[in-house]
Amino acid sequence: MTPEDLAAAIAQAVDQALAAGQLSVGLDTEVVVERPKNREHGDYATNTAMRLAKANARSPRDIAQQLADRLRAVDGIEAVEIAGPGFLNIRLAAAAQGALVRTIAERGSDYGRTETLAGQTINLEYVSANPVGPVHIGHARWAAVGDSLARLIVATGATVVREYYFNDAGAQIDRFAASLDAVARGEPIPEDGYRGDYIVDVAAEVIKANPELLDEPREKTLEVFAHDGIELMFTAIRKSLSDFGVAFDVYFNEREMHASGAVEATVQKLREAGHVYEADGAVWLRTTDFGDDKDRVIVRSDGRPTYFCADLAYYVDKRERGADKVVILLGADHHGYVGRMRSLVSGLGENPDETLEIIIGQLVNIRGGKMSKRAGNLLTLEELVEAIGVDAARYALVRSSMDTTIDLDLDLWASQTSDNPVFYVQYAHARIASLLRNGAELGFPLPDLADIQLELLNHEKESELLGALGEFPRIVAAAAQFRAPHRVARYLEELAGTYHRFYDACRILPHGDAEPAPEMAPRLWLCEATRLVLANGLALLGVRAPERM
RNA sequence: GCCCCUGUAGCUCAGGGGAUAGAGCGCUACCCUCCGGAGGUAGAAGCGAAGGUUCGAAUCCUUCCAGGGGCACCA
Repeated sequence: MTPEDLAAAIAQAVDQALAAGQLSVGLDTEVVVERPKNREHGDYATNTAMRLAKANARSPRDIAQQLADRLRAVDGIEAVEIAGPGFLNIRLAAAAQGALVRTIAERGSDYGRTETLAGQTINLEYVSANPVGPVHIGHARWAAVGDSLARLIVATGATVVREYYFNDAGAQIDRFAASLDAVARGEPIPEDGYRGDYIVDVAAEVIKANPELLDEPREKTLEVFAHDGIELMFTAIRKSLSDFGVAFDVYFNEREMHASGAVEATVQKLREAGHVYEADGAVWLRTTDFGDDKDRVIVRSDGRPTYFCADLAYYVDKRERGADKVVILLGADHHGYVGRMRSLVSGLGENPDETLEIIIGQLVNIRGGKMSKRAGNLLTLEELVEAIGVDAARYALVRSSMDTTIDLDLDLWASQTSDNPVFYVQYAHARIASLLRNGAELGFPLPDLADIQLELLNHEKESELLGALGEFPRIVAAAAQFRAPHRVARYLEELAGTYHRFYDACRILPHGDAEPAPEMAPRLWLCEATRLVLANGLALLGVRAPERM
């Protein structure tokens, strides 16, 4: 019996009580089933009776009593107790608990998937680093979190389009080209230009491909530097991300959008909606009508649209391509953008509460290692991966809530010890894989599921492990719904600990030549079920689940 | 000045209204005739402050204090 099955049974008990006239008002929300922290409170607990108390004007314990009587009759429920202010503490029969192993084994890599968000199409944009420099640590967090979030959303039944906005228009491109041009000519880089070793490398490559370039008029060289430089940067960016295990479904070109007239069309739409006025030679949108603190320019006095005008056109494009919801991951340094963008969307006559979700994440600081002491240049994604590896990097970046600023300790994440959380989780997986290999070699492969007696899994540590495994689908669903991949990481760490405690207390393979005890066959399957959940969870984070390490 | 995020154990962090607030590291004391000790057991130690809402608040609201980030006809 899974927690979901139990929740359904409780809901049914409520319905029966309603039908029997014991209750006059039902539940207005889903049944809440939780694992009590204290084992004496049973395998599961529900606050259903307390939630029903007020609307029915009855005492919670009184309602709990009636629900308990009905639940005791449910197959698989061994005991129901009323405790505290009106909790129902429920204990499952060992066989009902053990049956979870069969569920997990049968679903395999699908265990954890739900249909929670089925039917939705979500456009998820993240990273979108400008092609004027390498992917650095500031982007890496969104690469790790965004990719994991995409996997989570897929696991809850929704359709995801992973999107990268390739920002190849605007003033930063001009500054980038000017910087390359200056370096190539041996001139000082302009005040507002880009510095860094990569500028020198890119300039050299462009010159290599166009040996005569510097003989051309400056107008022409800037054009070539812009075009070829962006091309080179973009290739490098895609390679860094791909080496990091992150790929996108759509790489969207800003330049093409301008060329297609989509930006113009969006301005026209806003004009028709009546929120536009002209002042100081520029075109303004009256975003103050939608709660912004001041109006915003959408077309500059020189006739070029501003970046958020383009961003709005981009939003429209995503919606027209079928996105029910446009989700964008941004760093905290962009938080001022949220209100503006919401106002712009409102200006189009859409409801940003329903169609736009901008997730603001806090930034990443580096500690430890030699990288943190370097002046000037930011740590690049490539350097991060070189320092601690892809698994540790992804795990470290995805393990904290996005609301928390991360202080990344490179020495810790590079270490191959249990201090390092990613090793703790991967180790548990490798340990189980090794155990199953040993078992097969000793003549104890995983037996046929139909032949094992799952009710023998009645040891306290087995019960705790089963309980933890049963939580997985709800953890995944909540992580997707709250856009909080770190919950999966934290869960895996707990699961690894729960497994180690079980392992410490319960013998799985026989000693030497001894005959296997009857509970060993189901235990092997319990191990396999745990391994599957660890592997499925790590996959959602984009981290490998090693067979040995 | 205005806006956003954060403040939980010595350190790094979980905890999205429920029972006695958790984990890892560090510290103290333990467990190897035993399937991977990269493990486990036990212990000391905490919600920034003050109000409020609620049967019940680390969680929601208000104020204050402290730290971080932001407030362009740049992106």
